[in-house]
Amino acid sequence: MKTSQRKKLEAAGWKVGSTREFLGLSNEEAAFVELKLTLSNSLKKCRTNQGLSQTELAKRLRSSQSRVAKMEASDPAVSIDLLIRALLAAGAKRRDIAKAIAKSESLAA
Amino acid sequence: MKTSQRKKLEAAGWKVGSTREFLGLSNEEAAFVELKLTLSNSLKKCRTNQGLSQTELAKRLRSSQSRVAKMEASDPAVSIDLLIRALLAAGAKRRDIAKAIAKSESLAA
DNA sequence: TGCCCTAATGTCACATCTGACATAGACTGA
DNA sequence: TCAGTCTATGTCAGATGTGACATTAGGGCA
Repeated sequence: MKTSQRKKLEAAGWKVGSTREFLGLSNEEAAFVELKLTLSNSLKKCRTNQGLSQTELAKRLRSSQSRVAKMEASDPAVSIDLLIRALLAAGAKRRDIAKAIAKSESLAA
Repeated sequence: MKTSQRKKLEAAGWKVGSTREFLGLSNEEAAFVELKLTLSNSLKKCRTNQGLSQTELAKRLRSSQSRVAKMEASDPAVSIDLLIRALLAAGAKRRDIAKAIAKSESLAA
């Protein structure tokens, strides 16, 4: 696992602690965070493969460069909604998204 | 296509019109709405397969019955974030979600 | 009939997300 | 060196999503 990813996950460490004391939700919370991480990684790959800058992608999305940067940084304050919109705007198809999600590149290792 | 689905899509018809006048974003918008529709259908299946009531799932999610109902109704005011959280809470695994998304049960027909 | 369980729909105060903007660092090429 | 491009990070007002609540409707059962 790349350290950049670890850093991201820690950054996205998030409110995980706040729900962990309850039921067995921690697993689902963790899965959710990992999913976001996967999507943001996919987004970065997808964007660069298309030769797009963050600014260009932002324009397509009618968003801003800073937000695209946050998406790729797995900023906790970015929704999956936005990530998926961005992926679609970056040329990813539904099937591509499914494939990305299927890859359970678990960060537990 | 079942009429219930059509109804949902129309209900989810959403702000599609508001962006359609711009670039070629309509396709991505449509894909996004269809994706939400797919996820809410999956959620309903997943929940009933588990023999859970909306209220029970809501408790797991720390949400409310009414919101679960809205999720399954593809209410525009429900985020993909919440849908995915709900799927995970309903016992779906990452792989299951990917599989659901991969099925491009296009509504265009 | 009444009671209970389930689900759908509307509303609202509050929380979260969003785009825009400013700024800064890294890296180019002139 | 400087100007230009790309990316990262912080902030904030306004937009959107959220849980909770009330209400309604339908079905099963005593």
